[in-house]
Amino acid sequence: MVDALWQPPNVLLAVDLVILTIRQSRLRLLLVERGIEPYQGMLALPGGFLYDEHEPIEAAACRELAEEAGLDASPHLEHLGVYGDPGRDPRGRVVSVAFLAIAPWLPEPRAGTDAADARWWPVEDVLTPGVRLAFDHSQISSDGLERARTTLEHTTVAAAFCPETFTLGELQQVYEAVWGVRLDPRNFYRKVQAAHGFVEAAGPHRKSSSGRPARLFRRGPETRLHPPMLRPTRPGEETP
Amino acid sequence: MVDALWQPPNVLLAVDLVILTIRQSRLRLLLVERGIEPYQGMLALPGGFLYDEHEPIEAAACRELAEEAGLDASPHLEHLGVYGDPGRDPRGRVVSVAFLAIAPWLPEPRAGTDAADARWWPVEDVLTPGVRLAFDHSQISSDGLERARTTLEHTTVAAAFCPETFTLGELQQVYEAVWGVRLDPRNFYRKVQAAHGFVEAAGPHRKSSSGRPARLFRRGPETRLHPPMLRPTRPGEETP
DNA sequence: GGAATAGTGTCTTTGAGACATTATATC
DNA sequence: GATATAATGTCTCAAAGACACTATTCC
Repeated sequence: MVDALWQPPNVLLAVDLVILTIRQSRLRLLLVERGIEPYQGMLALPGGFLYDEHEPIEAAACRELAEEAGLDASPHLEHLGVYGDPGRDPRGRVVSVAFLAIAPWLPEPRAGTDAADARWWPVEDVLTPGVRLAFDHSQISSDGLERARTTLEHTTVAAAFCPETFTLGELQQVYEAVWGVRLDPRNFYRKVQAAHGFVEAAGPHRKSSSGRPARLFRRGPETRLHPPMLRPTRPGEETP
Repeated sequence: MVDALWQPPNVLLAVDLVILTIRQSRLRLLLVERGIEPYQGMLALPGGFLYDEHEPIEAAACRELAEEAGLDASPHLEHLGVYGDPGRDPRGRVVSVAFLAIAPWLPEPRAGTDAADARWWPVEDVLTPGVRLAFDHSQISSDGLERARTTLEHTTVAAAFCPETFTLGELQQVYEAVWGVRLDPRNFYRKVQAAHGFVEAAGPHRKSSSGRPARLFRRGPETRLHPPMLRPTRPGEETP
């Protein structure tokens, strides 16, 4: 299989980012409209090639996060997977490392270098069988969404969707938006309190509209949840 | 950041395999002794470069599995992560895609092209702070072991460590070897039976040494476990 | 019979889900 | 007052862990 003349092939390395946030109680995904070929005019994930031979992969992801989402302080950046099928990019053999970013309120994205336009899309509008994204980005986005859903079960990143201080009702909206379900506020309240180090009290109270004012909380010291916050209908994952 | 003359850098793509099996009730990892520079003479994970520009990454992993472990029928091959820090390989910018393979009894590995020797090492002998592997393979191996531990909780791959038919005692040894704990046979028995589609009865009975003969089972149709088989001391993951 | 392993049953605790009830704000 | 949301409590069920007990083999 290997002889003295054989040389391993070169590939191009790219990073793609699944960046999720919540606006108007809906889970939203950042997509750019591609300004250049290939797939010009189609929606795609923010991303790009490694800048040079010495740039770490995570650094490239942070750079793209800043360039295309205008987000400097990297919030939560999680390795998602590798997408390297030959033929996924007509420019040659491009292997993409995908990352998942979860962020609270974000500024309106500005169009990046290769992007004609960048917008927050509700995931239910864009991750449906009818909508096609550039490259294999529909697959990457679906994988990122699924990863976010399980990450919310076992880690405290849900609070990363929220501002500095938040109410448990707001935190519940995060879970409801990402999981796409309705939760019982009473059980949710109890479970969050039972999870050690998830949230801690902050300031007295506060409230916007009607109803009793809610306590304010901030992120706790823990990063993993004990016990986990499991999604409902867990056993129904089968497809009989 | 990008001008008309800029070109993305080329990188070399490699695959590395964390291949686990169980022999003599101990969890073992396949390591090769490197026959060429860099890191000549040190222990390393099986792996190698992409063969050509058109080889899919998973195909390269299967090829290395066959070449270096002598294993043709790919058992369970799971994407583990990407390791691409600049400087991890003195030959240049090498980005490695790591896979986790879990296999039942395997033939004695034969030395591969770049490998002077290949052996099954007990993980507790080789994944300790005192032992150094080539490249960042200690890190990759640790990540693979941790992945295997959580995979056993939620999927039925533990049966992939076992031969065609097996007893629940043998299956329990798999869990004990991978998790590094002792389990209660009675509770284990009940939980495996309760997990729908994990195992199904096969043949009448059988037994080797002393004691009552055990029933034989084979792998069931399910691939995910409902409910999961959670490790003990789960809440003790904290380090206070 | 003794030792060893296989298989079954029982009890207790813990956490999840359903849902009643009280508390505090706006209108 | 009505209404809406916040916070707490109660009940039931499912699953995990501890462990007693019976069953079947080899010695």
